[in-house]
Amino acid sequence: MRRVSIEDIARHAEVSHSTVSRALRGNKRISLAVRTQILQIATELGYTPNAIAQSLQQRQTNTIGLVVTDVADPFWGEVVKGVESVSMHNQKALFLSASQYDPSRQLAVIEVFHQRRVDGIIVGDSQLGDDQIARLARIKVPTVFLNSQADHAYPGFHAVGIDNYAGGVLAAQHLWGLGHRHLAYLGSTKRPASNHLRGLGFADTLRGYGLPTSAIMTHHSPSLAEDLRIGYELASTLDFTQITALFCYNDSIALGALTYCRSVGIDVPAQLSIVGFDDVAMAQFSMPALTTIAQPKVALGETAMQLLLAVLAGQPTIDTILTPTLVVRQSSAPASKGTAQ
Amino acid sequence: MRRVSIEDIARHAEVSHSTVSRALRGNKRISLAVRTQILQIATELGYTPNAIAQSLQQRQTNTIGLVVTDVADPFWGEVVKGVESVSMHNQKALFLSASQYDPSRQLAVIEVFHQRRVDGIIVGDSQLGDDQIARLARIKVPTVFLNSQADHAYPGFHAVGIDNYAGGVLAAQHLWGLGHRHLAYLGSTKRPASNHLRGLGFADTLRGYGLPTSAIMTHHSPSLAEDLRIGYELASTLDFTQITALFCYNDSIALGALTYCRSVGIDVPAQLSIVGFDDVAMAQFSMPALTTIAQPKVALGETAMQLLLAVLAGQPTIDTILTPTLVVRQSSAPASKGTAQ
DNA sequence: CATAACCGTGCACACGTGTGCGCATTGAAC
DNA sequence: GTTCAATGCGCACACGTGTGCACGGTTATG
Repeated sequence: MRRVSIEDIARHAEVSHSTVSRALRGNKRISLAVRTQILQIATELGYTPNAIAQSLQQRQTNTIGLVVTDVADPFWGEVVKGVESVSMHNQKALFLSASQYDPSRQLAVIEVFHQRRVDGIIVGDSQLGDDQIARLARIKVPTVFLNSQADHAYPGFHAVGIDNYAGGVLAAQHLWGLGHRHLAYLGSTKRPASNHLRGLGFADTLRGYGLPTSAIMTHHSPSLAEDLRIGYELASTLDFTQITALFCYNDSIALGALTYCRSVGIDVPAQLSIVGFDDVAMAQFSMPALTTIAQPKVALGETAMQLLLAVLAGQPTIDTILTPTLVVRQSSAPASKGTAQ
Repeated sequence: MRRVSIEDIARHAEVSHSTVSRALRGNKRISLAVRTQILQIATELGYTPNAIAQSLQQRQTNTIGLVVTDVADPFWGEVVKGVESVSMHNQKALFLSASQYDPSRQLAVIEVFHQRRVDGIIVGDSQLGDDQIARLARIKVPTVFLNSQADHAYPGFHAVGIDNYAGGVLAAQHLWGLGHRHLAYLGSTKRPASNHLRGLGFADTLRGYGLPTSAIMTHHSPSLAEDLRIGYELASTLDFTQITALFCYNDSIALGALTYCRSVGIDVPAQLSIVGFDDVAMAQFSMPALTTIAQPKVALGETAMQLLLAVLAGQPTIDTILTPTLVVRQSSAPASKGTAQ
């Protein structure tokens, strides 16, 4: 049941395993005659190089670890797709793990990756605390944080993300420009940092226009339920006589809220404008189609992977903060006169 | 820059590396005093076992390879979640790769997994042909096929899936029971086998009720676009004066079709009933909420992984075909008199 | 013809871990 | 005091691969 090794090939070719190794790797010091013979025997025997042995020898595994919060989340699905794509094109194998929003599990996964001697790690939605970061620094594995949820930057590590604050600003500008003066924000407690920034950019901008803080309501999800349900339930707590526009942490929450509105007969966008975040595939296909702050999700994953590859290659790198863009569709419209006082 | 090994610990403790190895693995032949001292030194030095070296020694990597068609697809997102969850709880690391519906790439990924000496492989939506299967048989890696798209079963391999034909039957029974006599099926060419079976179960059942084949229209997506768009565009080719009910390959296609209908003023379900497949998260939150044939997606992934683990443990196994269930929501309703002729 | 340069190949080690076997030490039993 | 068993540990090898160095053989050079 043993697999065929270069030693087996060596026996057939009546040379040493060193010669086989060199021949397979194209070393020029092996004569062409021997090289071609060895290559033929290799294919005849169905030889497949043992990457484990190579990894041990080279002290490098050509392996990357990716830990995300939830693979089934539409946002992360796209991000993983981007990471995997670049990873594969660079002959790196990808370990995937999900933390289910549990910080302790995030670290546990990282430890496992370290045991397996991955060359680098990408951590999505990191909620690692200072002591956990200290542990991470100790094991010295090149790490890139993707949409970090920590309340401050991690010195000495690399990061890729989106300008969440700018996204909130975009939403505020858009809705203000449509004449909305009573607005609400539906947030997510599962991702504290980006949630805070999106809400802050939104509120700061509106205040900058002279709107009193009291006219900006914010609701945050208490539970760990799925986003669609959170959006639906949070929307049911809103007083729709007080607001004419809604900005949501992401599209799933927005779509949940939209569904609630339609189910109770609130006309979107005539009575209420809704703006989401992410621009997931479904945003184009809801009725009405969702106005949203678009993130380049696949590109985010690709960028993170490319940054990590640059770090591994010893090249100088800079952290990347991508800029979100406003995509106007049918869920937002000018505020109608007379509603919400 | 070298990592700390058991040899380093041995030097500090002034014993041989064999003793350290035994102490760490809890071998009873090592005295308690020495054992505790070694454990202490290990933590002091921040020792992390090298899984690569262990794998080489044990000829087992505790690693599983998973290849899917598209991670960003809502169906596969859930399946991957299930696979990852069981995998993690059994201390197996998970390699993930996407084939993007390219059969040759499916095999290429499998070869890479083999190089890395994974213990087992799970292949989603397999489109491997006989020659590729022959190659797979040669490398003798335990493999489980998940929702195989091949036109016949792979002898000697294991499989997990859902009864697609039964799903088609459920849809037909439901719509027939509501009085629909003119129906259409919107299929997907990216997954030939399951698409064929779903459509066949649907049509067979309707024919069994005495409906002429001419009253059952089928449309298949020609392109490789995303499902939502496919649903939208296929729907635009339908003659809605001829049909009162629509069965779709999956929920994404159904949601796309639903969006098209609403955009052109066709009332669902009053004028047209729509039934999807999969029961993705969004199906509950569309307007109207989508009637669908539900698959236990996470369970499907879990089952595949558990089957693979059983194979690896040398236990007797049987292939699993899960049964889909009908979930009635608001997108289907009794056929109204007078429409469609 | 002798020596140097060069080419092709093998020896031996390294990577980090686990383990069969043997050896030394200790204690007990006779 | 001798024999025997038990205990605790090290030696040496294996897993599969890559590579520095040396060595033997061929060809070119003086």
